[in-house]
Amino acid sequence: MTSDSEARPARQRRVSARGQETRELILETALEVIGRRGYGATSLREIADAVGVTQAGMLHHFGTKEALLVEVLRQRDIANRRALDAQPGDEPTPVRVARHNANAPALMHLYVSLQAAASTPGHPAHDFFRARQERVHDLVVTDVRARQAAGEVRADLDPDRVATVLLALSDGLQAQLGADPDIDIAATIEWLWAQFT
Amino acid sequence: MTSDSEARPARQRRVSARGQETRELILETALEVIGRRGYGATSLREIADAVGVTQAGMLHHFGTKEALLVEVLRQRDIANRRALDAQPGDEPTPVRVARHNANAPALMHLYVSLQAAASTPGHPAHDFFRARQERVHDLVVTDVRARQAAGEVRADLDPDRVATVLLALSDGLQAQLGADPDIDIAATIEWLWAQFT
DNA sequence: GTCTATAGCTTGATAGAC
DNA sequence: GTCTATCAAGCTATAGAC
Repeated sequence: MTSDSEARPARQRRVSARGQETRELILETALEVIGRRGYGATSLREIADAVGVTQAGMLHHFGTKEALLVEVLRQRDIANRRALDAQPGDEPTPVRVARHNANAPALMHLYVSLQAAASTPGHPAHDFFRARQERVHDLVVTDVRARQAAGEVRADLDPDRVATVLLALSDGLQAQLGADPDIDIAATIEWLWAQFT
Repeated sequence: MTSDSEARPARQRRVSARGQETRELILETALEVIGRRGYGATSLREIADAVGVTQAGMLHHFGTKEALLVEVLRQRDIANRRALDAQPGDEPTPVRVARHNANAPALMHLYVSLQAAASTPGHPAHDFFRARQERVHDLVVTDVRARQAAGEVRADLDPDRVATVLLALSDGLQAQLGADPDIDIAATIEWLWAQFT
């Protein structure tokens, strides 16, 4: 169940520049199609058509459908991290991430849908979400601790609980976005954060 | 897309006692199968086999697959409401609901999965989730207001924001349950509630 | 109200040429 | 690395007998 890229050592995948471009195009297009048709109604064939390759051609790059979709999320996580690292700010991590993804409803829809599907332990994406949840949680805990030390967050609050609540709130708002597109995710997380200061 | 039961007037569906029993058995069994196999891998045929009827027999009662699954959630909402009304308590509504559903992971999995699938406006369950979200939100707002009047909740907090945060937290925790079954949903919501008192 | 039978489609994945 | 061709399997929903 472990993906290739995780088992592989630090060295880069050996691919041509052309192949890399194709991979990126596929990932972008997959997100676009999912946004348009919905996660459940999106087939490999439909993505392939939008890209301009065949379904078999796509599977050459990603092996399975789930691997492709997980890769969309993985790449977006990496991109998010780079964007946030490059431009450090005062706002807590979950708020900044929410702001960064505010105009990517398709990404949030994919995230929520795949997370739900990966609920079953045997699912190909189960390990990805388990690891991600743990990693992001630790990240936020560290952030909260630092701000407690700086006197920015109340010292009597359990950092673990604060992180859990912030991240679950973030996930829940993304889930509710389908029923009410007007929800302001970043503003809501920011409001809760303010209760902790 | 509007379901029969919504368009129909208040009068009861005219079904035999035997038919009613079958309906209930189907709804219970559907939840059991979904818990065992996962939402995405559950077909009408598999539920039918577990019930001991044919797939066509089930569709006679519910029309479509989505209508069946929505009905599972709808009946559970009704059951929840009755249970909470019958035994009124001091704890806020979301905490009591969480406690009541704590031992029903299959229900939470179905809820999260169907909510994600119903994200697309055209989806058969879209209206159900939109209406439900609004209804539950109003319910919690009323609860919060009453407790503010009773001096139990800080009066400076916007009841709307409090309700939004509590409900999104609830949804998010249910979504994360797949990746970490050890999460204590009720305790986490209770902790956040305590920050508002 | 439950059944059998099947229509009618779509799907993910593979084999193998080029 | 991309293609064509195809497979085997699965699905929901419907028609119509009983």
